[in-house]
Amino acid sequence: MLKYALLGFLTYKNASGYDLKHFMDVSTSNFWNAKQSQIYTTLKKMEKEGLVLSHTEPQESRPNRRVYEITTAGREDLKNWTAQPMMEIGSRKEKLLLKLFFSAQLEPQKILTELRLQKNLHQAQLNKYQTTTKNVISQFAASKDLQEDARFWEATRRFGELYEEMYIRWLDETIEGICKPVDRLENSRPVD
Amino acid sequence: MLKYALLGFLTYKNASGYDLKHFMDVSTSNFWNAKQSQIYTTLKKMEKEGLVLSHTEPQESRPNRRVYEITTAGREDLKNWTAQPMMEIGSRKEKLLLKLFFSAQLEPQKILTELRLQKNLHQAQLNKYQTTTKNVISQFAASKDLQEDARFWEATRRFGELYEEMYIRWLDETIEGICKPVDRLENSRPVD
DNA sequence: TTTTTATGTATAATTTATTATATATAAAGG
DNA sequence: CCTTTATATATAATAAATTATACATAAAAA
Repeated sequence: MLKYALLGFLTYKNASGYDLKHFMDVSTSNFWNAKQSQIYTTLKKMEKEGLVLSHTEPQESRPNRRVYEITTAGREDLKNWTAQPMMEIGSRKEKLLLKLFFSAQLEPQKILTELRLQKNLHQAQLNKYQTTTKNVISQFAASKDLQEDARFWEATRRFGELYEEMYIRWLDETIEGICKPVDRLENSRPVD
Repeated sequence: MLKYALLGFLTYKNASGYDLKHFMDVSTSNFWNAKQSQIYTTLKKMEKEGLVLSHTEPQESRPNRRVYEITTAGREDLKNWTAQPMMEIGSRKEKLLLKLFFSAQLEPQKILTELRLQKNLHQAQLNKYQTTTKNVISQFAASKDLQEDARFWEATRRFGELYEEMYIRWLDETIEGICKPVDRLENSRPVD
């Protein structure tokens, strides 16, 4: 799957592994991310498969760059993938939900600490979508010949925004649902 | 991470790999799932690490069952994990968003087909959360000594419900955002 | 009657992803 | 002056996950 992300970026411009890592970090990382080592090994594999070509660009006082270029076969592979509709909904892994599912024996205070911490993190993430990410995309939409692309990027940004809003709402609901019984417990015996 | 899911289930009752696969399928699968082979290999590894113990239960006319039991070390490992707050938000992989991000060159009709198909799938999933899943949990809450646990299961179900509502809303928005420009294009030239 | 579903465990092969480490240097910040 | 950040690639080791396959039987459904 990472391969399609890399092919996607390479349709815009030739790039090195380092570049591609950076592109992911600032664009798709919220819904598709990869470590540097995985990017480098995947690019090697893709070159063997003929999806990309590479050449070395010497640099003075910097390590050489290995710049990748998408091939016709690569473009086709990418197009086949985007054109092929998915018949299932993607499976997710949400660590927090797994923890919560098995948290009945845990002290409510510890759960609350965790949920409140998560709320802060998700609020920060929401804020990022609404400011930084939004600005970056509208700058692309305004200037270059990427207005059309920017509409799709904006759709993925909007998903992030709605997702974080939903997440915060759920955290609020869940925190309250845990607080209420705790209050009852704490009020049922006299204060020391 | 799968290891914690397995430990979690084993705090309720001893179980075989087959049982555990079934438990996951009907409970955590929407936010944490695993294949049968991964469950079996992980259980073996966990036994080596002393987190679980197993014994063989002979059966007539059925293959023997290898039944696992959580150890004290296993309980501690699980508790350490649940008690340890996460300092980051979990990273997600959303195939659909990745496809959409690189779909500017694709025919709008193909994108619409994909999004509408996804809408159907997510509506079905939402429906499942609101009926089947909800019923299963409230039955547990009503009968057994699992009322407390059921509150947490309900919280994870509620996440699923909110998530699917959000997803459908986003799909509607996105479909409309793609349809409008398509309408303009189609109306800009006379009908054949 | 044949096929599917359910019961059960196990391993091999492969793919995907993470962590850690090695090598090199320049510019900027504290 | 020292540390961090940025620039750049690469591999080894490990972990996590998927796909495929093998063995074995009974009941229920088509």
